[in-house]
Amino acid sequence: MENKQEFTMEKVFQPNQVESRIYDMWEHSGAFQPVKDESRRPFVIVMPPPNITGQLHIGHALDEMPQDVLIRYHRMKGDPTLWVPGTDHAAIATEVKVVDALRKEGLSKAKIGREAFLERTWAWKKEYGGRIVRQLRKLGVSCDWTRERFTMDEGLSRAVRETFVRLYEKNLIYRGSRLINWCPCCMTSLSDAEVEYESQDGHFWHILYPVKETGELLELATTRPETMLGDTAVAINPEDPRYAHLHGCHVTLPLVNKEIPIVCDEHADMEKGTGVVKITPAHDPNDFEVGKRHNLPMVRVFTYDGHMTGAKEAAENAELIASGRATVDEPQVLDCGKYAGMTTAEARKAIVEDLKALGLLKSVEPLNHEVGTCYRCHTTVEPMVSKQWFVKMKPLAEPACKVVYDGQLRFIPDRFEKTYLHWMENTRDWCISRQLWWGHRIPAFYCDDCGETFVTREDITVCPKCGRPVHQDEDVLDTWFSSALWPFSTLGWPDDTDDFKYYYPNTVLSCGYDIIFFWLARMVFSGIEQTGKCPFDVALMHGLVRDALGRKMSKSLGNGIDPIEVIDKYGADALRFSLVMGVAPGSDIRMSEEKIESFRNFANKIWNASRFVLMNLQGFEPKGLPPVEKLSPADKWILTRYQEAVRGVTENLENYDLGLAATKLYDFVWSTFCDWYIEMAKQGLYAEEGDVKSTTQEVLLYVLTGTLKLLHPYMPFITEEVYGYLPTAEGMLISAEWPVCRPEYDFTEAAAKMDGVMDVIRAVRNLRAEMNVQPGRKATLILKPHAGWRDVLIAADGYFKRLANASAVELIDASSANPEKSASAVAEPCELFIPLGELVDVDKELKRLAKDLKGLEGEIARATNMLNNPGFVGKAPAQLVAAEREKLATNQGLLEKLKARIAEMESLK
RNA sequence: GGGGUUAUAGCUCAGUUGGUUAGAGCGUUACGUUGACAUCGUAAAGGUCGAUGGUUCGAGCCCAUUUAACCCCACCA
Repeated sequence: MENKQEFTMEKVFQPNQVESRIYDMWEHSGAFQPVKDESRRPFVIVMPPPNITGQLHIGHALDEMPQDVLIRYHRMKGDPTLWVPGTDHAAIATEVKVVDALRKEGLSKAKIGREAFLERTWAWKKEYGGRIVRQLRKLGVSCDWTRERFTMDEGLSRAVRETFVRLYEKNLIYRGSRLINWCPCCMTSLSDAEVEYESQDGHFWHILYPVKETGELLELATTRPETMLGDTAVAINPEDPRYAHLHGCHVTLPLVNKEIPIVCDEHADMEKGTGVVKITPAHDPNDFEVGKRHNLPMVRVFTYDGHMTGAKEAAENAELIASGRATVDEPQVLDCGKYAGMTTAEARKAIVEDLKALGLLKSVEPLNHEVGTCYRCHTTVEPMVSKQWFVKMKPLAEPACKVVYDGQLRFIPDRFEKTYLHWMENTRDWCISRQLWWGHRIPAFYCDDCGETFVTREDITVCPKCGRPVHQDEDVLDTWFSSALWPFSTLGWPDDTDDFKYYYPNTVLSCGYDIIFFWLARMVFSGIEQTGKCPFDVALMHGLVRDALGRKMSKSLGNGIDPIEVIDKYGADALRFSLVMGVAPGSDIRMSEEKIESFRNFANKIWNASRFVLMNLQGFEPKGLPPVEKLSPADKWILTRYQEAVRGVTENLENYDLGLAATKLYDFVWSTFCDWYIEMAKQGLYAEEGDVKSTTQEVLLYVLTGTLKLLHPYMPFITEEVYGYLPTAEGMLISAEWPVCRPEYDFTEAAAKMDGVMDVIRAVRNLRAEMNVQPGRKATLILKPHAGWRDVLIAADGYFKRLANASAVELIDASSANPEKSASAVAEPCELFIPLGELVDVDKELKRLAKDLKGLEGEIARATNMLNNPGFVGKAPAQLVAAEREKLATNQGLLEKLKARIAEMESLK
């Protein structure tokens, strides 16, 4: 029975054999659910909801890591801790997938209709939406799955509707024909944030428009000649002397042979090109503004699927306008005649050819320019005038800026404040309607008869005004409209639920800097507007995962690292640690399998150190840390270093320096605990007196237990597994208390003495290696202690034997002669000698001593310079000066000793 | 056009408010199966901290200029 540990802990940690078991244990125990305590402020995070279309990729893993570390830390600290998980319906992304599936069956949206389409999409969601949620569990995320939400859940949909209605009632949502970004492939409008600009090689076409009044040819340039059919003016700058004579004149639009005015507008830049610009209000954002200023007609020439408009579209448009149902801002639609039905690319080619034939194409120059593309499919977006719903941003942006100015919302790292503010201060109205079916349908109803618009909390079927039937707006909302409400919609808002009251506002929001505009910014203004409170205190940003060469991971490059594969191979803990250790907040990280492998090795190191401790705890009954007087120098040293680690790691976690804390832990476990303390502890463990042994056992157990706790937020699986083997384990580690320090076990001075002993050990090892002493060969070690160190060295006898491979340790007086035929070195506590008989190579030894001498002299020179500098002595902190003085004195003493030793060796030559 | 980030060992990166002769992992070299771990151990080599100037008693860290790479934003027709 006592042998449980020895027989069950395997020699190598096998993560895949324990991870799912441990995860199930946690989840079923309810450990992920918060324990409410009204007297304490809870620690709350909502998880950025992954898309239901998603497969877990390494970016998700990075996304979850800081959150899980913080959540686990706060949970252990005793805070009521809530992490809300969920998924996003991802309007466009999901709809595209389902449309693709339909196409493979020879079906289409239009063929099956809205209702059947939605049914299919829900079925699709049911089948695939859970996939990513299951995959997330493999990472070890400790979120409260009982509170899992989906953006299209009934409650969240109600939150969306409530928000829409409130904003509409406050006149912060409006509908209108405005210039928007249109994706001809996804067949929907996009918000500004959804357009990604790509640098493309194009052309600058110089075209001539004949002036009606003077007969001259007016030269202008454009990158998009196909839009010229929709030109309704040509603009010149009012100040431009070159064209002063053309004020009030007209040009004949080539190909269309339509007369359009020359207008004066500051948009026309005299410095650029010829200073003449064609104006296409329906297909260019600038021109749209110019058109409004000059009351120009808008002429649309593109269809919504990227072709030139023809007779059919023009007729429909004419009918709409004639019916009186069109609003005043409805653009006209042109029948493009011979160009009708061409794609815009074909039309460009044809139009250029025709202009050339007419002699109206003056020249073509190559041009590299930024072209807007759809962030989902990367099709070139077409600016179009279209009737859409918009959120008025200015009134919402102001308070969202203020919370940052006031420090209510803090960004980590703080440079993202600038990014955020710049966007928030300049953002234009948000186009929120999407020509899709999958999503929250816009709760606007139009009367078929009187044309009135109603925006309502409950669906209506008849017009409240005239009693005639109404029809609902066909469009759905931007998917980000619902995720903007995530911090409170997940907690039950708009109802004033207990969860909402207690857990809102959240504490931290953690996400990648790439979705600051899409999501974070919109949560902030939505939260403030709907709840009156900034939705979280801290925005913790992380970067992107890149491959070993710094490239983005992508399917096409095939350079992705599949987290599931990596977890199976190396364990979730290794993956987790590789995503945080040494990573500065907000910076991109390069990921490689080798890196993960090195952390698998770290996990194994933890495993084996634990195994060693447990093997030596057979039949041992722990009673807690022994009284101070029983502790060995090594015990005091490790307890001191351990408590430093506790303080350091805790402070780092409080400051969100997760990468720093992880580095500290790595060093503490490997270098401090394993490399030094365990080796030193062997002496105590193999001691005859039971008291010495049990003291060592207590210290090992105490430090191991605390270390497992410190590591747990980063490496939850292995630490939980090991914890289960501890004789002192109570319950699960996930619910254990965060370690606290006990000042009576801080031994600064004793630890410093131990550092001295370690220096001597290092010096001996170095000596032996340099002198090529066989590692297996033990040698006598002769020490000549410096003042104050004698007792320390005597007490360290066993450490020298064990760690410096000494067969015997002799201490000699300062006045004694140095041992003959020996290799030697000086350290702070003593001079040390290893008699090697005839093996000593005097030349080699001298070379080595010379190297030591050089180092020591360099250090002395540095300190001397500093201390001779009146500025330093006068202005630096007294403590620092004193420390420097002491160090200098010590080193000068060492220098003397070393010089004497060198002289001695010289004489042997 | 505006803003930002990065530049530290062969490679990938730490370095928390300016204070010892700047660290780690991987890689390299030489040894090594000493009662947890070869997914390991010991030791070593390797850096004028991008450049220049400044502030300071003191700068990898602060300031200015500069070079290079990357990123974001922006209606340059």
